[in-house]
Amino acid sequence: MPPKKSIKTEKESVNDTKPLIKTEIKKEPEPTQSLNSDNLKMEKVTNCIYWFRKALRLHDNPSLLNAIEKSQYIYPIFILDPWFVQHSKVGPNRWRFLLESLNDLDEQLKRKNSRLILIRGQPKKVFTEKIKEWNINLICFESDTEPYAKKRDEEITSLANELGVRVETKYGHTLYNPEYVYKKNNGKVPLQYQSFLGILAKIGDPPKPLDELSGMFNKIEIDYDLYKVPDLESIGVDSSKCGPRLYPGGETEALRRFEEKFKNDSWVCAFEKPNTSPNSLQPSTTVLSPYLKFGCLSSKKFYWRLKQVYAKKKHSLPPVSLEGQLLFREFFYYVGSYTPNFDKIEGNTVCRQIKWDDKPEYVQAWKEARTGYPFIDAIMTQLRTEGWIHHLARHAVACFLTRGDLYCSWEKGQEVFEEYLLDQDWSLNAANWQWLSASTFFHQYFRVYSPIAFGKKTDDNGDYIRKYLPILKSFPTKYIYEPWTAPLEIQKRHNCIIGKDYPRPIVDHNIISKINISRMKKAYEETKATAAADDGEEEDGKKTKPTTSKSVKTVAKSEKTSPDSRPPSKRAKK
DNA sequence: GACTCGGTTGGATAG
DNA sequence: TCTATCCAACCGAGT
Repeated sequence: MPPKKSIKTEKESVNDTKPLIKTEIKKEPEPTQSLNSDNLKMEKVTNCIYWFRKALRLHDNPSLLNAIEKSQYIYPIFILDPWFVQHSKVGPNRWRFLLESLNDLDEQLKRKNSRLILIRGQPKKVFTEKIKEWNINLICFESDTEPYAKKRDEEITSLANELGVRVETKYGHTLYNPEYVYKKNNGKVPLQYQSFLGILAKIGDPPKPLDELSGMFNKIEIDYDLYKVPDLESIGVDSSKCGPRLYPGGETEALRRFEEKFKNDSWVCAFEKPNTSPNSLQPSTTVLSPYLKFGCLSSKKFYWRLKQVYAKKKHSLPPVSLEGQLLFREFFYYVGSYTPNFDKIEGNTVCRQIKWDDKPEYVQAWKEARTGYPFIDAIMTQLRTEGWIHHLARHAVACFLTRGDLYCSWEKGQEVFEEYLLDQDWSLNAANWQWLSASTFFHQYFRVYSPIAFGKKTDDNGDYIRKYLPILKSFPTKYIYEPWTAPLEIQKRHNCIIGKDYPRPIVDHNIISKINISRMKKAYEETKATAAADDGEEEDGKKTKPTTSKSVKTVAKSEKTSPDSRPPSKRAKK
């Protein structure tokens, strides 16, 4: 049965529960955005589609609030695009997280006299049909900065315009709207975190989160059985491939986890990322990242709660503090929003153009936890099975895949993280891979993580390795990080022959890391030379190569910079 | 343009 | 166990 159009009778309107949510909007320093140029105050329209994509929450959702304020009846939809289901690199764990988040959203909406309408289909087709079927006057959604989303949203907006339907968007995913920061900073995009913090300091605090929604939605007449959230199998995902359900999706769980973390004020205030362990058996950080990624948790809510707690006692500071982590997210979203091809090497104007090796067998071994380095393989196993690993564990495996050991492209690592991570976030994933591969942001390529020593610092006994690589469970501690060094007798005694039951090391770290440092040095010199040549061309009035970055050009100019002449005591060291 | 400063989160070693 | 120092020497951004 097709869903009926929402027609409100006089009786119904009298019997309606409390009028919709009247929430005072906090003063926002950011301009109101609208894809439609008409920003004039208007009468409430009748029927509005609210399109959930990220921001899978009811709390602090500016665009949803806008929809509520502008319309009488709201159709809250989520579109499952079949193309996306078939072609995207989303692993089973993240699919499960998404579906759980949608089910939770449906539950939240039920409590407000509404339901989530899940539609499977190509967005353009869905909107073409539903605009007519539901007699829609307004479409609202949270604006997005990712390239694929921008393109999709432009298409829907022009379709709506053609059909005479207004589209209104608001931004709410990060603390600051990147567009606003860009304007405030005269279109400049810094490549250093501290510079970015300087910009934010001039702008001031981000907007406060909106008050909780109160009241009820006006009921719409629709057959919800036609629009249920599907299960994994019905979208072609094999649920047996999901790992343990450690981080259930959804706003409810996000808020529960959030409150739980904030019960311990002292922990929140003392938090220093480098002092948390990458290989503890229980996560040493908040694991709120998947909830921020899907917008189950508002970053503004997080930020302002931190401020509240910080006001009471002494606390850590950026970059190491929890606030610092949120601001890194801002930084990477900002650079990602204004850098062409930010998730690629080619055409990426800030990324150093390094010619990485093309060794699919190395990438595969790394992905499948077969490098022969237990610390690396344990991390990759945790990633694949549980969908979350500590930030420093990400550093260790990313360095290993790229400049440290295997010298493979960060793009390959990015793909694997895209598939496995629950918190996979376009800007953050691309930025962190560029950071760790010393392609953008970070340039001290000679600082290499050891796949042996780094893990020992926080887990000398190797309990983390024993948990994720059961084949090494009973291996002596002395050899747990370097099992190939164990005498054959010991390997036999512990039922793990290296080269048979567990791989030999894929490379010799001590040798290859030194070779790779010199390869990086050469790669840096080559990019300098390219940039210098480009500068010459520019001076001759010729066209600059598209892959040459501004930052690289700066390098060329400062090529003659003398080596660090500071006394040893002043040289970089924490 | 020359120069300085500091950079989320490296490892090994000596004291 | 903690801290300072050396290793080799990078870059962006500010003055």
